[in-house]
Amino acid sequence: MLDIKVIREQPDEVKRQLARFAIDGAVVDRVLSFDERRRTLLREVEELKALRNTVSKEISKLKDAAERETKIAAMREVGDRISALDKEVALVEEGQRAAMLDIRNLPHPDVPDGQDDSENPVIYQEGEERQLPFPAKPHWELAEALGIISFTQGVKLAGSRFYVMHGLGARLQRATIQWLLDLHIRQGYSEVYTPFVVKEAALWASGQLPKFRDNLYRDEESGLWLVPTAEVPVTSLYTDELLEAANLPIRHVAYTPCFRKEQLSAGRDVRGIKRGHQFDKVEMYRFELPENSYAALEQLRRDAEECARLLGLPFRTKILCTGDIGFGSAKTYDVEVWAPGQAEWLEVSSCSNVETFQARRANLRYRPEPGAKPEYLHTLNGSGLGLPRTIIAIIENYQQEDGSIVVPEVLRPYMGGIEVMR
RNA sequence: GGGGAGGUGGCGGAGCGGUUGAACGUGCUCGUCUCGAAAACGAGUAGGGCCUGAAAACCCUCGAGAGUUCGAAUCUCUCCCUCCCCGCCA
Repeated sequence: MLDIKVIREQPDEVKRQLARFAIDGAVVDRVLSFDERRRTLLREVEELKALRNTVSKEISKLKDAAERETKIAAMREVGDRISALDKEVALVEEGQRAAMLDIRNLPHPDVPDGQDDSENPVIYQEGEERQLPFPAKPHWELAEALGIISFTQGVKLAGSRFYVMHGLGARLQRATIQWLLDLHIRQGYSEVYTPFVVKEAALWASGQLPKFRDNLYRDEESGLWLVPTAEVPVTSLYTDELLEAANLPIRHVAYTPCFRKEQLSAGRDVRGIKRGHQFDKVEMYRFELPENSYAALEQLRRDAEECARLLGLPFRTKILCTGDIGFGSAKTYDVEVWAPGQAEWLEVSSCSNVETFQARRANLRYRPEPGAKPEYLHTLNGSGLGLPRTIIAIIENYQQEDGSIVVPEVLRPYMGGIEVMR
């Protein structure tokens, strides 16, 4: 959510920024007209309330019964007027909030213009689009041949876009999760284990709602939603708290499964494990002082890149253009790893600084110094990493001509010393 | 699932229809005292809104929402949450 003061004071600048996303500036005008109406009503109703408060005090001291009655009668009318106005204020506030929730975050100056993901500039690369010395196979062929992933069983149990991992496949994933968590803990993140279902408020707070309603699973009976990413529960960890600057930054790493309906990408990436309804992810999340948040974004990105580097996977990092950057983000880097089997770059991490966007929605504040007024803090999130695509890249990069798969060195201690999956 | 208790400021804890945004204690900040500290003493110490150059004033907030009333932390209703006892399941 944007700062209403910014919208109020620099509406043209906000419109100019939104225009980069081909968003009509009329939304800004709508917010402003709600805001003006709201303030007009507020002035009126508050004046009446002040009147009622003072007269009510007088009434309590009045001895004269007749005079008392007159004042009570007068206040009865004032009271009616107040409750009518209060209702109107509530309506206007609701309208304003809804309009505000619909406005995406403004981009950082670094964000380039672009139509879609094809226009995201690569800003860093390590390794290349390597060719294997033999015909590379896609991961689904390798995994099925090795018996470590069953797609048919996934369909049997839960339908398309589900799969079952067996034996060394399941173990490889578990080892990778464990290794990633340990790595991020060494990088200074503290581990959290959260519920995998959350109340609706958490989804508004992180910005999933209202935009991605159709992509989320929900239990009607309890009103709880399955998390689409650990970012959702972690964002709301400190909701409504007032954090002390001395305790910041707070950096968390969380492993969770993620659940997404993927209705918008029906028919896309249907083969293999690239895009499932359920997948695992290790997520980094940072609560930072505003003045540090862009340095933190660079650090976050490096922390994500380190995962790929240590796994021995070729990777590159892009900065997302206006056509691809997420709704809540001011600036995002994507880290992609090379998958020779499918000959494509796979997004394994997306690192974003959402500045105060989530903090406003979640009411995440801190006190800059003792006695100072509370401020919204900046939050950042980045995958480290998404499991399926990491597994794909491992399988396809480490495949051998005979169909066996070498276990990346860093994972071997987590795999009971196994060096080759065959 | 049955029965009981309760949700008030950073924390503890009063208040149970009017001058209480909230006694008292405690924590914290500043000051006095001190060589320094402790103790003692004094002052200050919620968040939001609105307005504003800034402030004051004003409005709202005592789990959430609705209601009664001239007036509600205090009364009524609904919901949420916490704790204790019994039962049940693991």
